Amino acid sequence: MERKSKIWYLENFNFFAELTMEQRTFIRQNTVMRTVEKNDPVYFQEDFAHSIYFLKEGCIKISKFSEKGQEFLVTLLNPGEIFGEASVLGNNKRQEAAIAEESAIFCVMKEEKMRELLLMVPILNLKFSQLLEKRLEKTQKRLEDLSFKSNHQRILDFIRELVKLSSTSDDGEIVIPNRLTHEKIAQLTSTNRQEVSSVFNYLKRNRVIDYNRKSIRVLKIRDLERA
Amino acid sequence: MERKSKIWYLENFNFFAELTMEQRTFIRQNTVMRTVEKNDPVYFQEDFAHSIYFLKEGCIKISKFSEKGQEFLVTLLNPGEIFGEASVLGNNKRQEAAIAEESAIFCVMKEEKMRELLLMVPILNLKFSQLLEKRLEKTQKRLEDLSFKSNHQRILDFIRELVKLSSTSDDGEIVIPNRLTHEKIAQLTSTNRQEVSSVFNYLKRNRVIDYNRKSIRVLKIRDLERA
DNA sequence: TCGCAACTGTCATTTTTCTGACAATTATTT
DNA sequence: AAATAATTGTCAGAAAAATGACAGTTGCGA
Repeated sequence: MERKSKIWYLENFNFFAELTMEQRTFIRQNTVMRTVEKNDPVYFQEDFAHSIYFLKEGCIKISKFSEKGQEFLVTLLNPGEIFGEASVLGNNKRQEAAIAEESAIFCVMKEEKMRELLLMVPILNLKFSQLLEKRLEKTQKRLEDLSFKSNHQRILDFIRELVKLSSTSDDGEIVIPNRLTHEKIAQLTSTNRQEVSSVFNYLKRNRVIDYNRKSIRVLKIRDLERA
Repeated sequence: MERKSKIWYLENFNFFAELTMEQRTFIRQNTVMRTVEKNDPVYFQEDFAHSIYFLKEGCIKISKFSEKGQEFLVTLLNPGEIFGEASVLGNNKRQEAAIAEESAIFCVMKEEKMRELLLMVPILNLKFSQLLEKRLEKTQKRLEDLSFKSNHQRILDFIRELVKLSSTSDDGEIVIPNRLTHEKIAQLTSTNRQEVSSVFNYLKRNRVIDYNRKSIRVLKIRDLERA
């Protein structure tokens, strides 16, 4: 993983775009940078919630565990994303766990400092609300899909989404690197690994995609879109 | 339905508590009151989104419709609740429909006025974020439950929640009036009316509850809690 | 009060989803 | 390079959920 300074990361964090020098200084003075190795926890469920986090590099997994110990994978976060924001809004216990899916670099800010900043910069507060609204919509969509679509369909949708997010050109062959395991895809779609496997092979048989453990190659994007 | 003045409603709206006179005046000057009859729409999916709404009396249903016309019941809103807030955050098309489940009274504010207000009163903006966070948590919970719990269990949970929300005393007999139909409960728990019916009868057979079409009577609250 | 529409109870059937098993393949560690 | 661990492919059986049918009940408006 590339190593850069805290300043560099903060300057390039989209959430903090368009702030004054003074505001940037406030942020610099009130954040610390931290790194975690793969599988290290950032926080656990039920922990006291003191801080908000800005992910710079790597991948953080947000999960909730039921009483029976079953894991619900909420999301996998990528650089530029924010987590632990509930603390800023008066939630003093973590409702979920944050664990490094891959080794990661992030900045940490105390919740009261973040609140101070939001009250100081109203436009940032609005941006913060926007962020929450986006998450709400995404969660809402997932809930609807779970209600109305079959396992098979949700897995197909997931693959489509993967392709949409990682392809630049519109046609020709698209290769998606760094594939998630079937197990992870199953968790993200609320299905099971066997069915994920079966959908992948269904697409392979129909020559819509080809894949190995490292990547997915989309052969016929049109066919995938209406599969 | 009791009829009161716009001022009366606004003064008693929790979201607007603790504002200055000046701010209250701003709100008064930038809201209009509206009433709708049962089954009237406030807005439809895909409509342009101009306004935010503050529900005063009655009940508003928030639903999303799939391409196939299937309805997903997001929530039933009660007095004191806010809806259509996505418009304030730059969403210019409604992602969902708002329809009067019962005849209702609400106040309407233009989205740009609401944004103006939020920028003017930072503490209100924070409250707004809090509201979104609460909804996110609720939706998240529903998603988890759908992933991990059986239909039977979710229906039981729903009944428990009903009881919890409408009972003041902790023991003795509790009566819950204005029962939802089995169909509505099925929609809210992502199950089907037959199974709702079956759970109700299961509880009735075990003398945990008794019910008719108007109310539910909880006979053994303890048994319900660990049913 | 009658009749209709909405709601409820129940069952049988079909469809979907879950689960365990096990072999085969690939990646990682020693 | 061998051993070990993780991942994938496939299947069969079990469990859960969805659906359609239909009779019975209740509430409401004409």
